[in-house]
Amino acid sequence: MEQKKVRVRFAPSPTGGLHLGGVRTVLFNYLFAKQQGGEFVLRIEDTDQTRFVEGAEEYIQECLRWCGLEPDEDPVKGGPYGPYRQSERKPMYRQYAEQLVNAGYAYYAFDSPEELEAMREVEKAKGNHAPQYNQTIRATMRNSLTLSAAETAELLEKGAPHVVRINMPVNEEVSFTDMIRGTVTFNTSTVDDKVLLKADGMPTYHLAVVVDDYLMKITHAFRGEEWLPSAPIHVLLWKYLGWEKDMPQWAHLPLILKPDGNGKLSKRDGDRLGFPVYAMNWKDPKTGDLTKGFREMGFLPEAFINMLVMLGWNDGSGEEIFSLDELIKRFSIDRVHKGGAKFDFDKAKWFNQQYIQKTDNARLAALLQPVLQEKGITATEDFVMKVTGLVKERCQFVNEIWDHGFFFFQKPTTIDVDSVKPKWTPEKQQFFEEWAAGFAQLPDFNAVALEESFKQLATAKGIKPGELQMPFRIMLCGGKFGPQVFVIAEALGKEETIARIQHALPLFA
RNA sequence: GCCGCGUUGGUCAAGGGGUUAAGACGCCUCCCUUUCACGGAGGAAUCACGGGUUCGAAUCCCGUACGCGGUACCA
Repeated sequence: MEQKKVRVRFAPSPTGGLHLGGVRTVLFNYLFAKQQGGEFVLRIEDTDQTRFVEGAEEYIQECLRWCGLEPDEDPVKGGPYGPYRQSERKPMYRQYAEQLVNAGYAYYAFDSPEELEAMREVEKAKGNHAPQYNQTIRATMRNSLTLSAAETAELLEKGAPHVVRINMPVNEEVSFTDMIRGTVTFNTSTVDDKVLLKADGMPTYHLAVVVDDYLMKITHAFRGEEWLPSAPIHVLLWKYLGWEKDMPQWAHLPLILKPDGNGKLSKRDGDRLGFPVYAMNWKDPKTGDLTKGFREMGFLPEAFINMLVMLGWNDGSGEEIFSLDELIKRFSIDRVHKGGAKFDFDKAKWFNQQYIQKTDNARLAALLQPVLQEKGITATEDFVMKVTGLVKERCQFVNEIWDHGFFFFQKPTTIDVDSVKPKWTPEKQQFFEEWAAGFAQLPDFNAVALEESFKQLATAKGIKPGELQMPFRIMLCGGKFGPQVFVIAEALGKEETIARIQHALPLFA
């Protein structure tokens, strides 16, 4: 009987940058759907017009594209169950709200924001920490339960502002099976009469998820753990609407926590601790503030994805590096953790480094090209690839390729003279002059030949080769870093190597 | 406050009645390399606490503590 095609959705609100946790939710959705041969849909939950942010939806789509987690159906490409923006689905919700009212599962409430506020003040004064519009309170408010049918009809007729609230039953047990947590039970007396349809005619999240998941034939609903407390409302709604047998299976994902202290990881933590929290750079159109993203920080999308999937899931094999295809094969909800995981930026960097190591030079070179262009450097594709090949093993971010390899493209701007000078001797100076003069005799200007002639001459002069290598490195690179010196010299070529030696020699004297 | 969900090294975590309690990140020591990095070798948890159940518990049960989440006409 369970032959329905698997359909999952990611349903973000277009309110700003896409958080790490959001991407992980997408990822789990995606992996599950692809593994089951199902479909992944993107639905934009823009029912709160006051929080709508220009450009956020396009930004989310771009993030998914970068991560390689593209939806099968979305607001742009459409699909059989569109539209995929809740604001465009507005007319669809009212009828369901009314259906609920007619069946007695919901009611109209005419309380103004001021009246609600007053009620809360009174309750708080009585020692009620978080006043709820519940079974007892609703009896004291203005709604279709306390008003006569005639009064209600008249108010509605006049177009009085009103909302539709769910009529939570008294003392009933609502339970459902969460794919990650097992059976979860709530008592309806502890849940309040949540608003289903707002005064502006827009549904709240509670009504919208249920209606849309039903209409879009969603079979499995993954979302963050912060939604667990409102799950009973959704379960009840599925039942009240008469759709119980079509209710998706729920999975409430553990939260991603801040590295220090406790609590959900927030954008602020990233700013404070110096790491990104958003997938890509996000520029707030109102304030103009720019928040750094993983992409711009130099992460490879595969590494980002791999790092995220390991936060709350692992396949038990001890392996940690997985391609998206492997993840699709290996992912299983049974192995998703219940507890939240603290985000560890060091580990994230390690994943990125692992991926940089296995990424081919051509792709890395392509990523370096914009940097070179910006600096006005032109180099052949081959040369750039050669350089990335030489320096990539010491890069944690793709942006570091330049930092570790700049001296291949330009003369070092500073030379670490102080590291050489104290031990510098006229004999060493003479060594370099003679050695460089001998380059012409070299059959081929390559690393092996260079190293050999270097050692021969050093030995002949009674100087330990090791004492000459560091000065040579500093001549070429400007400091104590970089790949093997003779390899650098080979890459630089004869002319440039001689030029750098001649430039540095006088500085050391 | 109330409701819900959690709790294995600093972090991610495997293990689900009998193990020397995997592995990875980070940290420390050493090797390689007269740079850095990569790569090797090694070091450091007794499983939140307290009770049970059992010959035997990190593993099962019950409490407690702690943490987190929710408690909006936000999602």
